[in-house]
Amino acid sequence: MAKKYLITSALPYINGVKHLGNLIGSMLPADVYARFLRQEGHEVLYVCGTDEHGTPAELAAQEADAPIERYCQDMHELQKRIYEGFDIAFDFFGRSSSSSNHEFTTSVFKDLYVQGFIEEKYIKQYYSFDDQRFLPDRYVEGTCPRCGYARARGDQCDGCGVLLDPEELLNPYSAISRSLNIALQETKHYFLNLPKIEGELLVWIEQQKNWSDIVKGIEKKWISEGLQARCITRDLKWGIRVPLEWITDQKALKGEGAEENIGEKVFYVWFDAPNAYVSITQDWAKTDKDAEAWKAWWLPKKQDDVFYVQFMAKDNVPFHAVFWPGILLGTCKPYKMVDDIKGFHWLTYDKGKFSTSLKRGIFTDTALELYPADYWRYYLLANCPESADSDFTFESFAATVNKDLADILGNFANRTLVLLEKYFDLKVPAALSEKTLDAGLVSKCQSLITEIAQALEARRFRAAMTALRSLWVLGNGYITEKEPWHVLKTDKDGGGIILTHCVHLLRIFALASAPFIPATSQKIFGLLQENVDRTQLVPISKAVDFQYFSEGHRLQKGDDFLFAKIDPSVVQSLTQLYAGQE
RNA sequence: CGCGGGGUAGAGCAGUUUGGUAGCUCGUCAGGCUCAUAACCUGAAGGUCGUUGGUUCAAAUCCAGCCCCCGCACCCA
Repeated sequence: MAKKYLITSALPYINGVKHLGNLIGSMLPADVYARFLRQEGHEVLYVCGTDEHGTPAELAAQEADAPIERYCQDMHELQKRIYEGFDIAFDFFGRSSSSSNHEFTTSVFKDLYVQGFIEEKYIKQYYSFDDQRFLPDRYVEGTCPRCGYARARGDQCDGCGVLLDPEELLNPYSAISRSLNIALQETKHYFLNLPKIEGELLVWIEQQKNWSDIVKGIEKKWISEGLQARCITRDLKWGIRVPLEWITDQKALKGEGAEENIGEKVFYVWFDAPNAYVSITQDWAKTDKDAEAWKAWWLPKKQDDVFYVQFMAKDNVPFHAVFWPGILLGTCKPYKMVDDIKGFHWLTYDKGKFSTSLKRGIFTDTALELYPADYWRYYLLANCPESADSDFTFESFAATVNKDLADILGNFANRTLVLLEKYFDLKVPAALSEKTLDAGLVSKCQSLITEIAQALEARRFRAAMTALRSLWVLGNGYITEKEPWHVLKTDKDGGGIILTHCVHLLRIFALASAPFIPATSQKIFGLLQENVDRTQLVPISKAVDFQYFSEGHRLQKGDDFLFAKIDPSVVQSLTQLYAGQE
């Protein structure tokens, strides 16, 4: 039964090229899930985009000596191209800075305001005169009042570990310019009154049955510590403007008098970023004929009309499990709420952290320059940090690529085609009948295919990869056991039947592999001389068919192997090259 | 008592939701095959599932306590 599936992956932040952990922590599994569901015939919408607001973006633009708009535009294009390189099949890859997000986020705010979930508070923040900006806590540094450490940050001291407020620091200075010319200023901000929504939010959370342990654990932590009002505005220029005139009007209506002049304010990036899932869908709809098409996804007649899954790394879970649902509930509009949150752990790099500043680790642009996308896709999915952190090393990368892709899948394709070329001029030797069909092979095949489909349905990626690999192994097992090279010498028909099974296995492999390694899947279809468009793939659940090809169907043998092996010497040099400085 | 994650064969991991003969990859050893990218396939050795106690006919899995390891500066998910 076809169903609508809405899929989002956490929006990658704009300030630079992302690393492999970012990819496997959200976009790649989301892509596999989306591809699988499309293949099964479901209606799927997968949207993502760049998260472009906030101080780090502004600083990165400054660093790049570019106007912020320009910088974001360029970085957006760059990231978009990279994800295309990885064959991430978004329906739309948008931007949180789009005009539609300005409109949508503003409307969400207005709804929250009208429903009474917005409150005002005065808070003190350091203003840096030389930087001409307010400083987020972690950009204020100074001497720790407890241990005397001279470079303590505004939120925590690295010297003794104590948690701090910026105003506690002695001799505070701007971490951006090192300027001491900073001062605490009291400014008014708007807060989301989460305690007021808590009751309704808890009821909703209680209903969530799909969430994994890590997601539930993180959610419980936030709930049990008690929700507090969270600030949703900042004193910055780059971002979505808070509609102060509108607020003034609202107050006038209630006879509260005009809003005082509190200067320009924008929404805090955590408030506008998730809203972009909706606005990006609106932008997607505008590329289509029907600009209202987004409503079928975000304002369905019944919540059950759409199944919504979010993909993200664990640090993003609180925002998706608690805050954004709170925001949506607070609007009192029937927005589609998330059904499952798939949270990933970290991918570490050679036992440590990926680090931009130390040039440590593999970043997505470099990865594509080194090896084809499918190498990365396969490795990352097979080792994805699904239940614990997972470590990337070139050694294990090379081992996985060489073994699973080259020795098992690539090798099977090659041995099949070599024999077919030698004995049958690359034509399918015979159509299989009930009599000639190997029932044992069919049933083993079917059970693994079922396993893959069920694992994907349940969004269990490692399990899916294990089953996929077992399926490939089945091919080599079959051909080894049947020894067609031996049979062919005395019984050409019998050998032909064996090879026909192998050809069909290749087609099944191509179908089953399609969500994971789409380019390779296409390559195999090329060998089989099947022009299968991505959107017309036979569902994985229906992939087992050993009577698909008729006798005489001509195949093609590529010039290259499906996968080239990675040499151990390369492993060493790559490991050194990306180990980072210092 | 800060927060979170983890402790399962030599290494890296799955299995824990829904208790029921402990599984995968690499490595080691033996065998088969020689169509194939010095590839493939089969078999074996190797584990008191961190530890103590509890619940149960039955615990890697549920409960309680304890021990050990990792992350929590910038960057960054």
